[in-house]
Amino acid sequence: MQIEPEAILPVVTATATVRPGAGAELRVMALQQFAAVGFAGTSLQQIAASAGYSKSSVLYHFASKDALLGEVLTPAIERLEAILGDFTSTSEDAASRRQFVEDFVDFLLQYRLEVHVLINQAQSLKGIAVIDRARALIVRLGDALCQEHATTIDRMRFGVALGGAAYSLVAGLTFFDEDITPPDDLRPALITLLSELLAPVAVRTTQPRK
Amino acid sequence: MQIEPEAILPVVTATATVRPGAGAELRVMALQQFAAVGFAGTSLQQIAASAGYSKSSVLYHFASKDALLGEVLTPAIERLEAILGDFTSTSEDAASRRQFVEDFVDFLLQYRLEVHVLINQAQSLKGIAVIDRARALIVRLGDALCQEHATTIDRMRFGVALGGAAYSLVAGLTFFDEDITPPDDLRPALITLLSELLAPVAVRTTQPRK
DNA sequence: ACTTTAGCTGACCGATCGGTCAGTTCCTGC
DNA sequence: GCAGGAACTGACCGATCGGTCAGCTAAAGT
Repeated sequence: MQIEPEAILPVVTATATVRPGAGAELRVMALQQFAAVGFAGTSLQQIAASAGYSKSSVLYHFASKDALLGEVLTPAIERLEAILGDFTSTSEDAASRRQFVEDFVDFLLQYRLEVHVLINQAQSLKGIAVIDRARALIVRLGDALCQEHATTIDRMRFGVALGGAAYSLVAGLTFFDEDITPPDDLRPALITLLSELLAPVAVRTTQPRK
Repeated sequence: MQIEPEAILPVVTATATVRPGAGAELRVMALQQFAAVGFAGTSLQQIAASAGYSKSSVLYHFASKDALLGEVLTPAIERLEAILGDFTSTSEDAASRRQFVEDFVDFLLQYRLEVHVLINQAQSLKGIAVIDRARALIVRLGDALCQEHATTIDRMRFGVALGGAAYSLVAGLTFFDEDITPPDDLRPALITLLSELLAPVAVRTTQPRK
């Protein structure tokens, strides 16, 4: 549900119905399952069945379950790496920080499920290449935002912003019926919240609020 | 690791070494595994082995894997129910809200792993009695804090506070080496952060900061 | 027309899953 | 001494896991 139909329905060409790339379909279904019930809780059978293929077909397109996870998560990781690269290559001022928050929010909105998987399952998937890469990236992200003078509350601001955003975008609809999120208000609200949380962290012009 | 040794080491009595309750040991180990690799990713064999028992012994003490999960999570749920009960039974003013935030932070610190499991795996464990109970409780918690006039950003403040706190207390040590958290600074820092996040939600006297 | 090749599948593999059951051990009450 | 029960275990069950492999089909190249 709530995936763009283009990615899941067959595309009718002039001659016959042709799949828009079985690999892409499988990636979409796999991502949904990984986010919903976890990597360990998802079987290749379920992924195959939800896309209308056989388990063998999944393993034809992807070398292994781990490789499938890798291909599913890589686009998000590369996007985040690009955002972080942009941010660290600019001088640290209010404008670049605002730009970063906007980029980051857009990233969160575009790759909600991937982020959810990375945030919530990274520790249990240690050893898988793509996961270790993401972990290193998030550490770099924390360093870039918190720099070396990280107080406990500053580090925690970063953690709360990261985990909170990931949670409220996906796991939140666990508790409140279906989807609470009005997608239009969501982006500005997220930007406001993350700005509040991250603003004091690295600027150092912070007096401990109150 | 990082569990109180009293709960895991044998207690030497006058006559011989006696286990301080195999059930308690198993609950502790099960909770750690559930939080670390997920409910689906944890096998009864692993739980048994980590506690020095056989798989059969786990199923002797607990009727099923689901029942074990229930017994592991119930204390945390009951504590949160008590906190919410206290909060809703008082008049809604700044003092009772401050009391609630403090209680809630202490709850988070005491039941980190349970909260982490509930927050991150509730959706994948739908149908298990204890999980459904927790879901209903969290919805009630959201209602109590957000009341009926919930704007998008207000609801999101609640979600970010909940998910962010749960994440930064447990999953955070996924990315930063071992445990970053200095336990003394942690409580006041969490109280400050949650007060910031939750304060504007229901008080409505908020002017958009900045 | 024949070959090649990509896409896909069912049958099968060893391992492991949650769970059952018969039995062993050991402590306690009588 | 003995019966009874609690704690615990190994053997076993059907199901499912991730993964391999030989073979099927249909389109494309020649």
